[in-house]
Amino acid sequence: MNRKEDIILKAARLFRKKGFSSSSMRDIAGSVGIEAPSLYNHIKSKHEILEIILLEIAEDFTNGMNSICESDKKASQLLKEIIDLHITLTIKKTDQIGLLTHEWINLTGAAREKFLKLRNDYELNFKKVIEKGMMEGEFKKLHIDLTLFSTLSTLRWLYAWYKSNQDMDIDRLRSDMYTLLVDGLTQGLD
Amino acid sequence: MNRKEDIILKAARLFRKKGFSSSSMRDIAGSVGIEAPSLYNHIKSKHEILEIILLEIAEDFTNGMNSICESDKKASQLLKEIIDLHITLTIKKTDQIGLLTHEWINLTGAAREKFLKLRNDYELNFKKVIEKGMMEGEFKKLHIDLTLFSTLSTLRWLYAWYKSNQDMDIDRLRSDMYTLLVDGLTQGLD
DNA sequence: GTCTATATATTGATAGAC
DNA sequence: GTCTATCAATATATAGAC
Repeated sequence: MNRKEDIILKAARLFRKKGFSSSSMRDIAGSVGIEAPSLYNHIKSKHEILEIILLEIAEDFTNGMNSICESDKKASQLLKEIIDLHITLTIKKTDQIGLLTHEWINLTGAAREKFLKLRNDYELNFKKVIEKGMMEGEFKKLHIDLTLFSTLSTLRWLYAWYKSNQDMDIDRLRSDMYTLLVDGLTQGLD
Repeated sequence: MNRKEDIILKAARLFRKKGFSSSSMRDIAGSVGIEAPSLYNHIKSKHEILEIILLEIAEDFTNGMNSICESDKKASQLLKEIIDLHITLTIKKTDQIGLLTHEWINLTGAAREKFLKLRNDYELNFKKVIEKGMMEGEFKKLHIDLTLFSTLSTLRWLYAWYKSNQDMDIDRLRSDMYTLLVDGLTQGLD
């Protein structure tokens, strides 16, 4: 790992813990083990660090979602694969995901637009899966946006839960998430 | 509404939109319609504003939860009443609730401790309801903390959804939330 | 209770020596 | 590539006139 990657990683941890605006360049430099001005040999600005972190993880989600949507499996299976995607990325990039939900408000200009477009595309694809399940009679017919929002909330907050439960068996986690997020939609249908 | 209440309200909206650290005293004063130094005739500091907002809404939740837990209804009914509590407070105090999940990281000292104790007590009471449901055979036996976390995630993010869907019929909202959060736990039991 | 003027600290970022 | 020294902007907060 080179210095730039280390800066990005240490900054992500700091941003998650104290927030982007409350973390100073001196804080970041300190946790890397150098002085603040030295950071500028590797990155252009504090905002650029946030942009790199958020766009990378947003693209991870978009790429994963696109792979899933290529197939024509039934909706409950697609939903399970989306859950798997969130679990996998949560484990691999816990700090970065912790910034996804809130720190994007600190993005400006083109980076902000790009991030919001990636997020919106992701949500649209997710929505299509839920609509498909409801249309084909596999899911209960609920308010689509509310169902999307409810499912996404749990998946997005998985990182917070995972932080303090890193010892949990991943297969058990996956299985329980299926029950919580899929069975509620599929079981008890008339 | 007196000036102090107005300051708190305008600050809550600003903090939700831009974050606590990115909102300056000048910003707050501007949205109230006065100059920054005039704020200090009504509040002690910027941190005090955040403390007032967060402790008030945290106590709203604690009081509501305590009322619910006094009765000895079955767990699914208690869970529905907790959902009602979240819906009611979300509608009444959308901005303040938007700060609950993240901006508490800006609290320090005694206020931070008090807030975290209120939040922890709330979660413990919530957990007891879920445990009760699982013990009495009404809920599926899943990982208790994961179930708590999943349910709370949806309830905590309701405010974000509500912001852009204020026209939705509240009875429909309530009914769909029951289906999403309660039926998944109760239906399909062997 | 509100204002203008200002104190003091901290911020992101740059210049230039090594 | 890292450092020390420093700049310009902005932050929270206070003093004191009205």
